[in-house]
Amino acid sequence: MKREGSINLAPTISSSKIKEKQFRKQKRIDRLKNKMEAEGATGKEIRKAVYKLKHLEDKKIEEGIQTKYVEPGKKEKVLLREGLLQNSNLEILTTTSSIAEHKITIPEKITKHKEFMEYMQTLNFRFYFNGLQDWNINKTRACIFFEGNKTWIQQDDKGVYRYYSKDEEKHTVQGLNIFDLIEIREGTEIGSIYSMNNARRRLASDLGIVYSERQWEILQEKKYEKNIGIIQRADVEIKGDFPKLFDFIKSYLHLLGHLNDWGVKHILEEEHSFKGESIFFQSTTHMEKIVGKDQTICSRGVNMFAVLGLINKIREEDVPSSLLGVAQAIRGRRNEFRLVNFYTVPALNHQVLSEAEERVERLKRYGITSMTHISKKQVTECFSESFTKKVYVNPTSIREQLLEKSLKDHLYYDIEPAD
DNA sequence: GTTGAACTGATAGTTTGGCT
DNA sequence: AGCCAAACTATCAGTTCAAC
Repeated sequence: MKREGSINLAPTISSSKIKEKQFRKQKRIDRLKNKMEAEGATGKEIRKAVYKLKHLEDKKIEEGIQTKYVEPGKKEKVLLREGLLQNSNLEILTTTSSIAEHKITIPEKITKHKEFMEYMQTLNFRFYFNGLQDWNINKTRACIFFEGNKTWIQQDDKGVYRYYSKDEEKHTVQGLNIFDLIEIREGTEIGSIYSMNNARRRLASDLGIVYSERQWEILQEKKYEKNIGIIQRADVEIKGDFPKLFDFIKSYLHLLGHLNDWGVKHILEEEHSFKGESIFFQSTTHMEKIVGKDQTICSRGVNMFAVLGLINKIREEDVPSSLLGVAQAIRGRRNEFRLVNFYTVPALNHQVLSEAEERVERLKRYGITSMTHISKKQVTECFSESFTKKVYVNPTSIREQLLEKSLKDHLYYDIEPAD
């Protein structure tokens, strides 16, 4: 199918561009029609207004100045941040200092991140940002990101408030919701799942809002943070009570630290959890780049920690299918995703650590004195076949399961055109 | 000289996309 | 349809190097 498309590439593009413009026009007409109907306008009035708009849009298309909505993706958001910094306007997007006084409540039925995000987008966000409080709705002002752009705040027909910025020369409009604005303000790893999660967490914590999935997330965050603390002070926290364990893993503590750090950045939805713990994933080749250790070392290290029970690998059948879409969202449209391991991390409490200490002793009795000796065969001899199956799981292949999955569902992006 | 840890490079087995 | 390269998983043999 793709092959046929590429042969007729040129005509496909031009015809799709025409379709795109006509589609945009029609959507604008429909929106006008719905709005007028809702306001109780007569059929005659609507017909007149629709004709007028159609004529205007046709003229714009003919002159090549039809306004186009550009969905702010990673690239656009990075540019927006650069512009914001260049114009020294970061201050405008800081959180209002008196934010605690605004007692924002959310409907009780909201229990999930997704619902929270949908709801928060319908709030008039001016109260939240320090420099937007005195802005008027629908009134044009100078853009805080790009010099020369016209800007206004507007609520769309679904109730979502956005900061719109229009480039008068290119005839493009970008719309940013409250999470986009926070993401641009925060500026770390823009466009990633982490960045979007971070924006959500920031907003919830600034407003003091907790809902059930957020409660779960807070517990997960605490688990990871406590783990990271223990790993950082391992020469005290682990070495004292568990000297053999410490000796066994001391050279790879930074790898364990990294896994926890990666984990806390990738707490996804509660429905993507396994036995209550958040699931995350990372290839060992990616790990290699971040940790700075050879990929094969990372792989063996991961297996060592899995044998000791300081991390858990998730078997393919236990990976929630809903997570796979998120997995693809994280990787984007790049074809880099084939087989990968999924993980959960337990809280490194006394029970987990003493179990690990015992396992180190057992490994040593079976002649496994270091990480390099850990292999499927050796682990089976030392423990049991069922134990080995928990460590050496088949990496999960997700590609074919993803074909129908939508990226946007999981990235929470809204691509409603506007001008 | 022996030993062991850390690393390197080779290789096996799989899936996938692209090319012919 | 068949073949190849790439990217993922993994193990293992061999090298380097430092400590004892």
